[in-house]
Amino acid sequence: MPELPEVETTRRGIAPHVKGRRIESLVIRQRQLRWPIPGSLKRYLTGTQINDVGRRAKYLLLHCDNGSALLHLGMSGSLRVVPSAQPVMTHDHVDFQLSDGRSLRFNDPRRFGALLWAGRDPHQHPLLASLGPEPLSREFTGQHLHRRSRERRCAVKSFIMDAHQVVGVGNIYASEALYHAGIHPRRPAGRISAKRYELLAQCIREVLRDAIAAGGTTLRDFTADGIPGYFSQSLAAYGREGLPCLACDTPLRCEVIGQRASFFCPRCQR
DNA sequence: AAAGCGCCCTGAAGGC
DNA sequence: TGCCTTCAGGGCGCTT
Repeated sequence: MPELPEVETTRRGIAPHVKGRRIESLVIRQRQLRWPIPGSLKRYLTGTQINDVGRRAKYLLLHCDNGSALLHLGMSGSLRVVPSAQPVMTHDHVDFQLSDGRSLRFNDPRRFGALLWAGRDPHQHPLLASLGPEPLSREFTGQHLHRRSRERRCAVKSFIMDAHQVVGVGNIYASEALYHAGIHPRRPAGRISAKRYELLAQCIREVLRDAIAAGGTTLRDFTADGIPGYFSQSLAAYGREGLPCLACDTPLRCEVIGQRASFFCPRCQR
């Protein structure tokens, strides 16, 4: 379940290995992802050079000579650089065969991921054009959240998970940030003060920054339930239903909000 | 416009 | 033990 920190860690991990390499061929074994991989993608990518690897929200961008490919890891996707001769595993859907005998290999058991062509101005692609600010950018502030949430009655947890408000706040981080900010996840987004949004924005930045920092060294350590090992070190709320709140010992609760499991302290979070 | 929900898919977990 | 059922989960897009 790649959240933004894992996508960023993936970007940093693959960039040095693919930057400046030419794509000699593209091998597609399974086209049916979230959207079918377009038939034209092979034509665009074959023979082009990867100049840089970018990221917008949870989308990775392979910036090539003639435009950019857009890649989403979905819930279960992963990218690895492997020797091209390495035997193919189940769900290895795409190989970008590079000029140095290695391949960028995309594996995605659940096929919620995507691989599309975004052209020369990728940020104008429909999937990217209307996204909110990056949580670690200057534009993301408490004031931004406060202004955008006026008159909004949806739960604040759903609000901060809406990519049109701010990108990259997945289910785990939404619970964590709200816990640290002391805000009840069901509170209507429009009924939170500017001051509390300032604290919430700070908590969102902190949980994401910490996770990215941890992700660089311990990403390989995945637990059986798919939650990366580095989360288990520092999760204060997520997955801790019934366990004592770290601040007040009240048992944490789990409720479904917007069809997503949500963990919170009924006493600390108002 | 905002909010709610269905859907895509597989693997894991639970029930019998 | 093994089969069958249920469900989670990101995020788009349709419906209300």
